[in-house]
Amino acid sequence: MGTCCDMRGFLSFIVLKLISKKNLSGEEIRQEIKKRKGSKPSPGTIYPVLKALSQSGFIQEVKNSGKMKKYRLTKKGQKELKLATKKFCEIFYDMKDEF
Amino acid sequence: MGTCCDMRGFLSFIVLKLISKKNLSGEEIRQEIKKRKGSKPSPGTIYPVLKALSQSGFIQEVKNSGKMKKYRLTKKGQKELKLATKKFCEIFYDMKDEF
DNA sequence: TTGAAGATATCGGATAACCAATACATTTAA
DNA sequence: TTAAATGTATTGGTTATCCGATATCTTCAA
Repeated sequence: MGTCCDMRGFLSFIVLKLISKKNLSGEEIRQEIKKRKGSKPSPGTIYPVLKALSQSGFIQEVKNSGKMKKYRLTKKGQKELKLATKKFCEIFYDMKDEF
Repeated sequence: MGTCCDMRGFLSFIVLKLISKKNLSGEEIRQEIKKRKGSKPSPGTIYPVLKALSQSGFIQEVKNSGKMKKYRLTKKGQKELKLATKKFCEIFYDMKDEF
């Protein structure tokens, strides 16, 4: 197993990516990540990330009737995601054949 | 810029991937990463990673005439890389279109 | 209006990634 | 044989990710 593939450092990246496709709440994000990764990030992990992304102006709360607090990507967040994606692809260049 | 795309946690993964393609020394790995990422991981970063991977039995020193100490992937390392790659792809599922 | 349930938020602490600086080893050139 | 150059290794300290536990807020049903 090893520690080769945990998500340190890429959590915010994934969160941005997920929110870019659909407005999501913290809980929904936790579930989506569980689907992919197997384990659900704890509340103490996900909410600070959302807060930080929010404070950086990358995401923004969106009003809705449901009981969950959803976020959307801001213009600034789009730019950041684009940049991060570019870097991601440069770093993981040779993974493109693996999907 | 943000901290969205640093390499925390994925350094060992990349190192495994690089070595899987070609036997490499620490210095060569540092250079390859610089090419991709922009910044060169410091000695204090890369050598402990190599040591850890070596102690886990994922990589192995390979004798050679040059002045650099090269590593190759072991059978165990191949397995680990395969597993990690699988997980990577599950997690970053939607990045496949970005390359 | 109150209580239960579910989502969100915060806190304290553990771990590991990472760097800068320094020390050690090996090769090659002089 | 020595010295420079280059690669390797270690140490100490910083930072950010992440979890578990606990607390707060919100919604809805009773």
